[in-house]
Amino acid sequence: MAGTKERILDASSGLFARQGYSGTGMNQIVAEAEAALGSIYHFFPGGKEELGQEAIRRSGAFYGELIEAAFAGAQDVARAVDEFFRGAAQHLADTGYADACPIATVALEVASTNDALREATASVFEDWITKTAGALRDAGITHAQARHLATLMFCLLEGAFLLCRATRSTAPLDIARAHAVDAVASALSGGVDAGTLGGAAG
Amino acid sequence: MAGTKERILDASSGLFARQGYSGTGMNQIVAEAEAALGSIYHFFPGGKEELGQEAIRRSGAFYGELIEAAFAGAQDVARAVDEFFRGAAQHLADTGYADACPIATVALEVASTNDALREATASVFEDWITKTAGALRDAGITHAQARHLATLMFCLLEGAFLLCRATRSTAPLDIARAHAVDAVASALSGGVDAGTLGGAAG
DNA sequence: GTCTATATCTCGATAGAC
DNA sequence: GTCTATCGAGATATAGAC
Repeated sequence: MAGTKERILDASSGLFARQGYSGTGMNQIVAEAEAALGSIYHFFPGGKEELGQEAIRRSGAFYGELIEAAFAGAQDVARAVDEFFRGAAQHLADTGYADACPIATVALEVASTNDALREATASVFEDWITKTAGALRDAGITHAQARHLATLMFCLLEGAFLLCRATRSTAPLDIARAHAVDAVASALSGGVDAGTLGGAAG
Repeated sequence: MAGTKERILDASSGLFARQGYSGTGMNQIVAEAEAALGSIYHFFPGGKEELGQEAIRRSGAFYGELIEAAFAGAQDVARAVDEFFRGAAQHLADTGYADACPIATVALEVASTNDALREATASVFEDWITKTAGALRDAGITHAQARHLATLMFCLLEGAFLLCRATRSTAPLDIARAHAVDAVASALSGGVDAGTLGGAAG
């Protein structure tokens, strides 16, 4: 059986992801975690903000492992990216367009209202990008280009998540996937990736 | 002088964009709008939800005009996309990473909690994509590819907005811009856009 | 460590004078 | 159409028994 602190963190992470930080109450968290209200303040003396920070970190670590696992078991990184996006789309549809990015909603909510939480979300995004860039480097892509491609991949993924959840369609994710896969594939083939051109039209 | 209803809508749109729907209270709205609490319920009998719907529609229409203006005054669409992304990055930095997409935060908050508001955000995204696709078609890109490219552009823009606001850097937006511009440019040059390949690696 | 009761505050919303 | 007073519910947080 899981400990009370873990149940609280699991419930918090899920509720924050689906309803946001402001939209989730402490009473709702303890109800879903099957814990007492006092237990939250026992484990998280800093209250909701401390719980929010830990939930963001936990969600970030969990999703970061997903990212690493996606690249660890794949023969080539382009295929890994393809399957990662396909899996995300499948999971999104399976959960009624509820489960996409575990921290995106909170990240936007707190970006201009709570700097401690904002920094927590920034650290998670940096970690995901660093992990992804590492996998791309392992596949032979240069350091700068790998970081570039990893950032591009999360722009595509996060933007597609937003459009998919709002419109209740996986079409944006399909489009984002194709573009992400192609960008990685063309970097692997040695060609200059379009993204490195910078202000091509300016 | 602006009417009370307009002041309430303007204040609501700005606060919802920066703090989210749940994070913004009616008292805060009337304070910023310099109106009386009763005036909100006079103009919006449906309460916060009706106000939220109208604020989303208003923000969507305003940003939609920005999109149309970006394409209307440009010689070529690739350059228009380039300047649009550059302008968004400049505005983001100028506002201390507060003003990005006017409805993204609310869209994620309500995607799984309030279907009426979710549909309002979906309509806005559809409108933006339709307007953008229209401009791309006017430049000679086929109907299907234009819709495809427009969706890609908003995946890139929205994802970059999220990463930029969280990390307080315009780097993701610069990367997203380069890829958006390149995708449009390669579609214009007649080549098959990478995005149309679908599951290239699958 | 867990639980309940409760304090304090703010929320969305309403009533009714003006 | 505007304003104030206020309602009931829910918010976060605390106290203290067990």
